[in-house]
Amino acid sequence: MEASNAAVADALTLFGQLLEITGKDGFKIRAYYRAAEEISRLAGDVADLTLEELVAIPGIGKGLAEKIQSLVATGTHPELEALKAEVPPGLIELLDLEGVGPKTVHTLWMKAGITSVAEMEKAARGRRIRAIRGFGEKKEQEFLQSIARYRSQATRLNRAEAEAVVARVSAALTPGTFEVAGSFRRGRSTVGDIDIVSREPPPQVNARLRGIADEMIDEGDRKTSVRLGTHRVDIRFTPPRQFGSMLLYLTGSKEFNIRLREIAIGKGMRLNEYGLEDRKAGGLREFPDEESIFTFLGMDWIPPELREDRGEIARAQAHRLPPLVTAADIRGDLHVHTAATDGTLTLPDLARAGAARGYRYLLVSDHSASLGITHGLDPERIAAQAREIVQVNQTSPCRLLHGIEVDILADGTLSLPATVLADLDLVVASIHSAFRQEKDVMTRRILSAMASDHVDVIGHPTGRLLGSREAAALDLDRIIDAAADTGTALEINASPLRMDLDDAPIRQAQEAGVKLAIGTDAHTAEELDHVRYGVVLARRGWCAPGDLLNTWDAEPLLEWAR
DNA sequence: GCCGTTTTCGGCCCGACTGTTTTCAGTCG
Repeated sequence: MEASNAAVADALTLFGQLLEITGKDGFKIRAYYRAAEEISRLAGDVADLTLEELVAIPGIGKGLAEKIQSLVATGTHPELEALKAEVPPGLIELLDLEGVGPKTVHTLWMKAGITSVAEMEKAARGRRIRAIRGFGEKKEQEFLQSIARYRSQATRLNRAEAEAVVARVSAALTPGTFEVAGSFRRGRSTVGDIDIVSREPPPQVNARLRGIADEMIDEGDRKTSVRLGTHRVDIRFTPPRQFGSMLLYLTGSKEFNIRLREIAIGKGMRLNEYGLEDRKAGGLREFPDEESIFTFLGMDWIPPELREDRGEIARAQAHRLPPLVTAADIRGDLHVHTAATDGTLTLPDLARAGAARGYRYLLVSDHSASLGITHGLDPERIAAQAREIVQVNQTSPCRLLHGIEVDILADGTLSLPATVLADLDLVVASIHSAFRQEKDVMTRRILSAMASDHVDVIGHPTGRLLGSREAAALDLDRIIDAAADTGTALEINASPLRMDLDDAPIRQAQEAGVKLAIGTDAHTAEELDHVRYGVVLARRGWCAPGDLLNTWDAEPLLEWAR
């Protein structure tokens, strides 16, 4: 069994962590982490890549390529085994504690024999850490708090949860004076910390933050960190004349910032959050907005969703960034449930909700009757629904298209006969059971659904639920190739719990000419607004308006589906 | 360990904040 991308990326990360604890050169360590990042964002299988193809990946040279091939073939590498033998396994876990880094771990290990979280807690409670040179009583307390937080398992936020935290912290800020930055602004599907740039004077904001925060982590004139519930919010303060460079810096990503700063160095400049500094002559050039920095560096403004160092910088320098879809381009939602199955809306309610959002159409796509699906539609009820849709459409400015979310059964067949599917406007086919099938079985299951003449879209292709269910084992390379061959679209499921497909495979599909379909999977009127998450995800996948079926008018859409 | 319209060797992004310190190390983003 060849190792998965995730397993290889984890091994490379472990490599880096072990090197850190043993005190190796930081640049070497950075190379391992960068390689781990590159492997984890591959849409295809790392096991399929040749040595030459691996070396072609930026940041991966001959040395790492050979290690990666060893990891693929055997799951490990002699050097990795040697490091594991040298470093007690519990030390890796210590790195997960907030405020604990490789130097601290190394010192605690060498000076106090601490090799696990439990031993560290015992030492802190026994006041033995303060005895070590460089540590004191405060550190000891901080460690105990970090251990408590680590045990409470604070998780990453999905976008809906992150919006709620933003709303909470906004109470301490003044509208129009701040911008949310960080991975939230980049549109990541999950967010660790919330980052905010504020133009307000720090003393006022800090005072208000003290009123709403559960904990003040750091408090300063340039930067303040607070905790709301279990979640950390970092606020950077800036005068308006430097707002652009601060927003750019705090939006990241880290890799993107490093690349941009290297470009600045090439021009004899130093880029930081305050502006651009001439490395010889000195003197700071300030930027009130992001656009002017990009222009000064000789490139186009890069939308935040693209700032991941995945080739967007070269495209911006060549003035050839792709046009990205926007919310205004969306003409309808292609995955909606009604009260006929597990939703709450009647068809007239749904038509009104669509019209209120300015939509030209909505795809009614209730579940099909199948084992484990409550109230799924059988052919008879589908026919009744068709008659009611005709009625509703006579007066509705938002047209209801009649579709179905047909179940892909464990053996790859569909839970409704072809004759029934043939009468529908658009058919979404999804997996709702047997998620743990072996990779090849799962892949062929979806391929056989795509081979059906009537299936137009594959719904939530990987079946992942953020924070609760892993993506099914799937060969997305084969799925995307087959989608291109059969003219089947892949869904961008916009539920904040799903966000499925993910950005990397969306981009790969887009490049292969595969069409994509945003579906909110809404079960209520409010959930129709989740479409915004889908648009952001599509942008992270480099989608132009035309790549999304949702930007088409109903007629060409129905023509495409025929 | 990677990489090269200055370089195949010698660089590799940059700064804020805290704690433990008499000038800095470590962590974080």
